[in-house]
Amino acid sequence: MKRAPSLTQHDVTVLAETFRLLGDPTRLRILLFCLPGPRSVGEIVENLELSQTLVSHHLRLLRGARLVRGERRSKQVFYEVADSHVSDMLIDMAFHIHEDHADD
Amino acid sequence: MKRAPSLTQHDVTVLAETFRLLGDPTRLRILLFCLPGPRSVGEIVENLELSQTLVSHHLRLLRGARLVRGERRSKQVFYEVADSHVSDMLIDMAFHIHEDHADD
DNA sequence: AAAACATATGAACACTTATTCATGTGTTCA
DNA sequence: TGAACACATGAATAAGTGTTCATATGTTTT
Repeated sequence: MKRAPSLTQHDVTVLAETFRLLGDPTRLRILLFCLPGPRSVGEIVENLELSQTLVSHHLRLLRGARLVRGERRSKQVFYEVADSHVSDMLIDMAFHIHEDHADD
Repeated sequence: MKRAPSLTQHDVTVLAETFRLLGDPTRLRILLFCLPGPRSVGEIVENLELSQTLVSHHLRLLRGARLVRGERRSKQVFYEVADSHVSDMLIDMAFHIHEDHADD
C-alpha cells in the first residue's frame, strides 16, 4: 500500500500548473514528440501538422514551466524535455494510460 | 534509458483529458484529499474550506472521467480514488514534484 | 546589404471553464 | 407526513485560454 508524500501548498500549486499544461492535446503531442530527443521547431510543425505560430506559442508556455529546454543551433532551435523528472513522469503516465484498457 | 510506449491518437486524447482535469488546483486538492481513503462530501467541504456546490460540481467531473468513485452510505456519499492506476499515478507525480526542489 | 530562412511575439477573437446563486433530489428522523 | 440533513443540478457570469493573423527578431547566404 503506497502512500503519497505530504505536499505543501506550493507543491500542489506547482503540480496543478504542470498538469494544466499537459492537459492540452496539442501541447501534450508536442511534448511527447520531443520525448525521444531534441526536435527543431520545423520538425514539430511538419510532423504534427500544426501552424508554426501555434507551436511557438505552446513552446513558450512549456519553456516557462521548465518542461522543455530550447537550444539554438545556427538557424534552428531544438527543443527537448527539460530533465529526467519530466520525462519519467510522462513515460509513467503513458504506461498507465496504455495499460488501462478499461475504455468507455 | 526508459522509453515511452507508442500511444494511439485515442490514448493521447484520454491522457490529455486526464491531465486537464488534474490541472485545476481545487480538483487536484479534492483528489489528493481522497487519496488515503473514502471521504464524504461534507468532509471535503470542511477540510478544504470550499463551498458545497463547488465540490459537487468538481466531483461530477472527476466521476465522469472515472477518476473517483462515489458510494452512498445512508445520507452521505463517500468518494474515493477510482482505482490503483489513478492513485499510483498521483502518488508518482507527488513524489516527482516533492523530490524536485529545483524551484523558481 | 539585402534576401531568404527559422523562430518568436503581440493583439484579437471565439470558446471553454471555474465559481456562485438558486433550486432540486434523496434519505433519515420526529 | 413533514422537517432537517446531505448532496446534486441548472443557469448565469466572469475570467481564462487556444488559435489565428500580422509582424518582429535573429541567423545564414548571396
